[in-house]
Amino acid sequence: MPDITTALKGCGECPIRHRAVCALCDPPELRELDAIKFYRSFPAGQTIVWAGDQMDFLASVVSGVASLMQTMEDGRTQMVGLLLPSDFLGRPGRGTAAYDVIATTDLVMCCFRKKPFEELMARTPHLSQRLLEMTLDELDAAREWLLLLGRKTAREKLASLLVIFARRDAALRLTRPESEFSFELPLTREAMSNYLGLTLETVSRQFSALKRDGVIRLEGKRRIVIPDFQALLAETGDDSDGGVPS
Amino acid sequence: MPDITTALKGCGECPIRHRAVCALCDPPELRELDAIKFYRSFPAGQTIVWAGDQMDFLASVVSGVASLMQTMEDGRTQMVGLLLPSDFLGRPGRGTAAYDVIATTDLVMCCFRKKPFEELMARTPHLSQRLLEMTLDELDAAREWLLLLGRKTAREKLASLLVIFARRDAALRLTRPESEFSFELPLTREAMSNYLGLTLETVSRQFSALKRDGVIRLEGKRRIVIPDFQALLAETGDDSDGGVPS
DNA sequence: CGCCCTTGTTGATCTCGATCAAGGAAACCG
DNA sequence: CGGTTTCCTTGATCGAGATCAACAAGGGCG
Repeated sequence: MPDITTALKGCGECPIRHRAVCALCDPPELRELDAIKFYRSFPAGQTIVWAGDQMDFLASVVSGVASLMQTMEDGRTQMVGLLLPSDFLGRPGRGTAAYDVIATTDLVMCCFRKKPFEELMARTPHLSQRLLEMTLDELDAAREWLLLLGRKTAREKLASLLVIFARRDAALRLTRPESEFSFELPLTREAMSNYLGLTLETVSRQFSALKRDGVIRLEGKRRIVIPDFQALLAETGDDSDGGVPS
Repeated sequence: MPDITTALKGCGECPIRHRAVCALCDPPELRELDAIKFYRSFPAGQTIVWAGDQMDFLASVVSGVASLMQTMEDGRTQMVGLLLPSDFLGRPGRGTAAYDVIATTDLVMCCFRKKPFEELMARTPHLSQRLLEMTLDELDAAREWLLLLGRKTAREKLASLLVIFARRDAALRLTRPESEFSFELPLTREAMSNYLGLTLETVSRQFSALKRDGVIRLEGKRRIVIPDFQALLAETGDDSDGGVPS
């Protein structure tokens, strides 16, 4: 609950921080969105919506991490969306959720009721253009993810995920990932295994291997230190120029 | 070259067929798009654009199949986009291609030069809304694909791909996939393996296994007969209600 | 027609990651 | 404070799919 206050403060105080908290609430749509937005927070582990449920709002992640999970009939699960701060949730023009949405950490979202949001969309070309841009970014991210799942080894997969975290973290701090860079892992080993298409045991073993080889250090179980970001990048198997040159 | 003529005829003659050939050329944008559209065709195997190349047009697939390919530094490749008739290629607001685009079969595309298309987008809210819808569909497809790559067995992967083909084929014929349904495979074993994150040997073995078990029959190497569509669906591992109930 | 070249099938073997199993460490709580 | 739970690590073994290799079937073309 204190998180909500923080988020609201962030929204009103500093344009830069604001940009980080709600990717949509930017001029000139800002004023109109303000009228219909509200904040919700969820504790870690809570399911926000179940696949197939009615979903009467759209939202943007303010702080924390949410994930979209897909389940097969025999119970196998795969993460199909990882929503970090500023990412968007929901599909305009659709009434029900296609995937389970889970708060992976404590989570605050900036929500918009579906009806007024869609009316605003119809009146505001800028809004759907912005949404198109964000969706295209998400599609690009999904395509990187396809390569990861289809062709990368377990070690490359984990290194790639750590790079994603490092870049997001650096973006929030308005720096670049530098030598001796450290951050908090926002996911459990199990959640990471669901992202990577592995078992949690394999994820754990790859952590140990990267640690053994000096690519990372662990402070406790959740804080990661990256002594040399380039060395980590080299472990991803990606083309040297691949991805966003964040 | 005769293909172009066919496509142009299709565009002018029958609204239903037209919808199938170019998903964008629909009223009321139709007239304005008509002015800037042109057709290009490519022989099977030809690379249309290389990743990183300048890309000064956007396009919609009229007939044939194109694929987006991503390559790792050591040569491993993964298909990250499969463009069937009516699918869209290109990203408004970006100058260079992010992936190799390859004509997997003989291909006809309806192209729009980037500049005029983007000007039209700015003037025509409907157009970016339509594009948003198509991009969201593609994102949903990518998320199904993530589940496939991350968690499905080789057999389930192949069955899932065959279902995708069957549904697309049925949609073009304006029927549903019924018992004793047959169609032409638009991809080589190698292209399928690049879609599925497998080797071509494994794909071939799974074809043999599905054939042995009576789930499919092969007429030659390219024509597939599905005696019982439900039986094929059961092999995908998906929730019974999963995906589009096409 | 015979040759090459692409595409697909099948077999033998190997390996990476899954599975099964045990135990450790930190947080939570009565 | 001990007991439970959650999260993580490590070991032993197994198996699905990769890899290496040989061959078959067309199809285009001189």
